[in-house]
Amino acid sequence: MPNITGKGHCLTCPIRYRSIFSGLSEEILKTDIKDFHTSILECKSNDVIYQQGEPSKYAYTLREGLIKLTKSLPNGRTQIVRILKKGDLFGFDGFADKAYNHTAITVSKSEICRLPLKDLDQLRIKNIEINSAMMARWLKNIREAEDMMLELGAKKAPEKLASFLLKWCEGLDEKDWIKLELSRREIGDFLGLTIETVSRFLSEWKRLGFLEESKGFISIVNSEGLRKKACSTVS
Amino acid sequence: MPNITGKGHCLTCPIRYRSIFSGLSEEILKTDIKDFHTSILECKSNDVIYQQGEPSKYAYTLREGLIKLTKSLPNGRTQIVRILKKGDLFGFDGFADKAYNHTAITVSKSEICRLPLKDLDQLRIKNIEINSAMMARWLKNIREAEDMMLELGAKKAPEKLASFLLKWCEGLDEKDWIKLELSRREIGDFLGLTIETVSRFLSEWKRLGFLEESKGFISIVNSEGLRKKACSTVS
DNA sequence: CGCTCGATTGATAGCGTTCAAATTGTGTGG
DNA sequence: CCACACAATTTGAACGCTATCAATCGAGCG
Repeated sequence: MPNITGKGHCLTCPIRYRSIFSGLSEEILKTDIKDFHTSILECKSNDVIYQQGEPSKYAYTLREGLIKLTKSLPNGRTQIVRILKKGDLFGFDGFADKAYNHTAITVSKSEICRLPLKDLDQLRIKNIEINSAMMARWLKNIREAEDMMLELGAKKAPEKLASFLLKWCEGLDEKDWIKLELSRREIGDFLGLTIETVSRFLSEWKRLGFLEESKGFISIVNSEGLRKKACSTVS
Repeated sequence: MPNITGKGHCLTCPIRYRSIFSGLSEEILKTDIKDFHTSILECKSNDVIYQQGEPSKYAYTLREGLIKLTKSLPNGRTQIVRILKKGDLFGFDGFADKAYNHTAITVSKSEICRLPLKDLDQLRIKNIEINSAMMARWLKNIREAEDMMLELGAKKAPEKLASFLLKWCEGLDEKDWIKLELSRREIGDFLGLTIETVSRFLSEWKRLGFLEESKGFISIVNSEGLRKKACSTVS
């Protein structure tokens, strides 16, 4: 269960410059957003923020932590449809008068800003910067979803896993370490694979010296080797 | 190669009420859209409208026909990421200052309205209805992409194919016939399967009397049977 | 220390691909 | 309208990848 710990203030928000409000002047933050009924949610790992099918009354911005958006089949098989990082906006299905189309669950301890969609919609209508900022995010979501469909539909297991790792470590130098926040099951649910398949290839690549892992952190030692497995143009 | 056959007029557009302009009054159509540099493209089957990676200068509305949006791996494996029907808007990556993220190809003889993104963007900024109409479409695109990721990542071959068929025939009564515009290869590229796998299950279900096919048209005879294969809550 | 849960590893099975050949369907020109 | 060529689909057989089932290992924790 998430804990509501306060109202939150855009002016002092730690991730304001990553949020949809990053383009707004302080004047507007002081006037237009003053009356927002925002709340800050403190969540531990595995908290459910909302469930697929619930009426969508709030949008959310992730301030800290990691969140997975999932969909499930009646038989329990689960697909992670998106992984959210700091600054990401989610839960906006209500803008189209729809219930949430997926379930949102924290992957780690997280801090979330909750915005009533009604408030955000008013702001959207009167403020073109907000409008454009949200639009840019949705278009990015669509592009990333398209990329993901290629991963899921056209790639084989090792290709999926290798491109996932390269993306996860994007921007890092070889030998840098980064926390692999996801469990084997979550990686599998994201890539459409089983725990065992994920584990097998990770083990193999550790044996081959492509990759190191320790205490939940990973480091890509030989990114060229992984890239050959990945079957893609990810640089 | 698409053929440019004219400028097109919103007031007389055959699919205006399915387009993003459906909410606009005739006044606005007469004033704001008057200066749009629209073009009508007449395409035969398999025409390429744009290619992934090209700068995105135009958005398009499909007036008639069918279009597939595809992405490919370096080795040639292809994924269809979206199938467009009459009234659908596509090619808007340029709104986010991005190149096209996929390739758009006609599946059948089609008629397309081409709009310069610059024009559309101006209209978006000054007209909240257009803005909202486009937003609603993008949000729908995101939801459908999420649904598709579940199909691709969590379902087995017969489940994918059965839900595809049910969706294709949505709204029809049993015994109604509908054109199955896609080839076996295209169905496969959409569902992440091979031609042969698609063909095998279709044959099996025809043998079992779930389905009939003739001259490119299909009819679901036993939708309950298919639904059991589909492993989903599609009604 | 022993419990629990996640990860690893092995063995096996089966699903879907691949390769190949046969068949059907479609469009073209005579 | 038919004959032909070519493309799409179907069908068969065999392989290989990934899932499944099962056992073991290891880390974290009370």
